[in-house]
Amino acid sequence: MNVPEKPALEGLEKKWMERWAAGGVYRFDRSRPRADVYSIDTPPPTVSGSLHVGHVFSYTHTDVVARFHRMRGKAVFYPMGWDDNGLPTERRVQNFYGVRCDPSLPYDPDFQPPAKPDKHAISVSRPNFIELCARLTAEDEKAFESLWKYLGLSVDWGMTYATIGRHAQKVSQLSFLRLLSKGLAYQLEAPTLWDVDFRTAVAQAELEDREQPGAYHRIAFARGVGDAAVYVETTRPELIPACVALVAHPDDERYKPLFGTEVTTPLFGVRVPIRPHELADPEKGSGIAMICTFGDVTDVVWWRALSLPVRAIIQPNGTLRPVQWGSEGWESTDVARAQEAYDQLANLSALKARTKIVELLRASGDLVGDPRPITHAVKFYEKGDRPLEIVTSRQWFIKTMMFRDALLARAREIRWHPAYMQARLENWINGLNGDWCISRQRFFGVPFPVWYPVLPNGSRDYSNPIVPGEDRLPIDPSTDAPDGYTAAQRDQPGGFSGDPDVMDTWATSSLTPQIAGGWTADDDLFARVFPMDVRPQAHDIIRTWLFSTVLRSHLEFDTLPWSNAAISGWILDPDRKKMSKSKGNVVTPMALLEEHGSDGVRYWAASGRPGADTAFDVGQMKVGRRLAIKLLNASKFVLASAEPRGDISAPIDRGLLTMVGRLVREATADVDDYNYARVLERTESLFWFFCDNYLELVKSRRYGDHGPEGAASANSALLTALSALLRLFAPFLPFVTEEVWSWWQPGSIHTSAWPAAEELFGPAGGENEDGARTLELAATVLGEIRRKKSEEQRPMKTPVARAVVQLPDSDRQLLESARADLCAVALVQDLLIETGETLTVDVQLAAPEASTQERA
RNA sequence: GGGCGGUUAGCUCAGUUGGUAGAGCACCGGCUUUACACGCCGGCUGCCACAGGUUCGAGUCCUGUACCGCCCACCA
Repeated sequence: MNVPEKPALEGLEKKWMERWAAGGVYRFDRSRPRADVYSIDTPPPTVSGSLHVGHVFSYTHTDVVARFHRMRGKAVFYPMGWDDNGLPTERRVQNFYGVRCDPSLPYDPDFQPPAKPDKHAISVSRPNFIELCARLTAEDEKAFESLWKYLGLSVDWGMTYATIGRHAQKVSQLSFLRLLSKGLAYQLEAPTLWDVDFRTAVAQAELEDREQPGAYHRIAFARGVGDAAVYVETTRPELIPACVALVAHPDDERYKPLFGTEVTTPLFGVRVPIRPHELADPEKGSGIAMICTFGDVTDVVWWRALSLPVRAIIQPNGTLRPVQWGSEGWESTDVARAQEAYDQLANLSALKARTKIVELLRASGDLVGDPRPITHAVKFYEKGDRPLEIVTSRQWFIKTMMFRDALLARAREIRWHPAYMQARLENWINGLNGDWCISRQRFFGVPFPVWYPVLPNGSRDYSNPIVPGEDRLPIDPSTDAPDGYTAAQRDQPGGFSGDPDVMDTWATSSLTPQIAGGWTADDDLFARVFPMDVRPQAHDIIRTWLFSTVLRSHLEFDTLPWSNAAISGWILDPDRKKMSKSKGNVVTPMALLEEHGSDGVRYWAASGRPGADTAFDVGQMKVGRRLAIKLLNASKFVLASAEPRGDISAPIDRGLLTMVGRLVREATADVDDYNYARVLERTESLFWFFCDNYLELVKSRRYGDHGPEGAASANSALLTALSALLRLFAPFLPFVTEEVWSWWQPGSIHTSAWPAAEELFGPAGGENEDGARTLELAATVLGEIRRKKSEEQRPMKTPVARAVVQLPDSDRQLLESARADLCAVALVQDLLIETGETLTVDVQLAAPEASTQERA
């Protein structure tokens, strides 16, 4: 027994994070079979930034669950990944080192970035660029790791991975090649959602709607001489040169007679057909829409369904492509006029072209009235600044649509915490409208491990990709040459060309179980951890990370990647808005941990229900800190006199253990169901009852005032209860519980056994209902006496001359057994326990002493 | 437009299978009580969003409404 004189929380984080590391407390025991393993698909935080309170919140939830399962005897597989792949890192590295990536350059092994970034960015090869990304992110990762350790995450720090690391690249490429060989990955030249600033394709999952001001422009499309014009209302008049048809609903009486006829586009004189299609909404605009290639995804649907020609004008950079009117596909009834009008639009951005064409249409009289301002939702890339365009380009896809039903079944197979989050995934799957586009025209990502033969005419033969052997992975086709070719044959007729694109960041992130679990690199490990037990993550990335992980696992292994999805909510600031950096309201986590203690912050985090958005609340952290301090002091008191020990015979002692045992039983079930917040709440509640009532009731007896047997019973009960309570708290408050544990127990509390109800119920094995009732009654009577003293504004040590308790007969016997404890704690001189209908307590305090009266 | 949550004390939130409304914080009052003043004891605070329905009985179950938030949607 080694209890400090003045126990304190200060310094516990540092002390224990170091000892845990030195002792390997959280090391994964990979000798254990799958059944004994609890594996966690930890979310890899994005490294290109800093951790915020939201991270602390959700990662604490996972850690609590990890600690619980560890104490339940599982070997916990709890790795940490770093998501350093993708655009955010790319941008940061560009600015930090003053470089830009030029994938056409060869790798320079001796390249060193300038000490200070120059005004003019230096061009570097993709491998060099990736080296710089790795270098910068390594720094961030160190900072993250120390914060996580300080927070007390019980991660095995011997198992970390990075999403741009060689292993992750290998897994990404390998998985891709296997999908390719199974025909589940394919490339296609097709209209694709396109960000004109990043100049890359984006996937459906990366879209977001933003409300934008726009305007309906009422435009006349001419029919034959003498026929009334057809009026279309469009928000994108600049796409009139790309118009390939008009479309109205098949049942729309206004346009029925026109189906099959043609109209002429204003300014450009292009003859386009009027066609029927169910998707046309008679309520919108004038009820007839122009189909352009391509203004939005509906255009693509119509274009496909009606087999229309292409007249594409938006270029990858968002400007209008110069067009030679009169050439094939650009026929016009008035070529000179079309050219004259179009030349004023060519090379303008869509927005500028819109302003210009409005002028032209107004001048020509084809614009009816003024544009009518509206607000409408427009699709954006979630990281982008300008509306998405649709550009035809060659992209890689993973087949998704044909697996929708299977994926819906998977969604139902997952155990969701909370359960209602399942609807999010089903909703998303039901709304999918195309296969997953995984190629990005970016640099810092995993390259597609594919080359293409260069034909004698210099063009690439995309239909016969050259793939490397799996043992060569990872490769970078921009610098590596395929087997059987020399580097000199790159981009030469008869030679090869590397695929220039990289994978969507989710194409790698969707493989985190494979990456962390050592798929193909360490099959023994993988077999012990996969499929994993839990995916913890936030609800905003169900459609991306969760969905794509389920898809990849389904395609590769025909199984779920994990059996549980534990969804955490967001942190809301006091205005009930999501906390974010842009709002400037993010508090740095380290400052919080230092001020309130890691246990205090964890207490706040663990109070948040699964899936529930939770208010950022410093008050709760203070409460947590006080709880931790209370644990120190109460433990010190309990451990102050551990002898004599012996049979737990006193009814209230057995009652206490019954209460703790019931709590253990409930807590075990709750945390098995990921209801950690409830466990904390209930444990805390019983702990305060223990401190405020039980400890006080047995104080006198354990000092030996009522003989050695009574003291032995009290001491034994106290130690048993303390041991169990500490272990119940351990997943939540790892530092303070470990500190107290170290005073009197060998080993770490975090590798000790989760308490079992049987430990508390004693050798008899059963609950002691009478004991529990007795303790409740004694606490109630004690409360009444305290109230009386408080009402009379007298000190608690004021003696009670006489107390009369009335209660039903059955309870009377029980309370009688606690008489000595009750009289001792409340200083009752004369306690009468009588039979009554209900419990009443009449308290008569001793007369105030003379000195007290004088002072009053 | 479709879907999912939420609405309980001034604030943050519990409230298991229907059975007399709870905790913490805040506020007010009191107390040096040999584990803890980073403490202890006590007190105040509610048309449980609204309207119906089921029931002996509804915060809890059903229907509808309002507001808040989120997700999704083909946005001409």
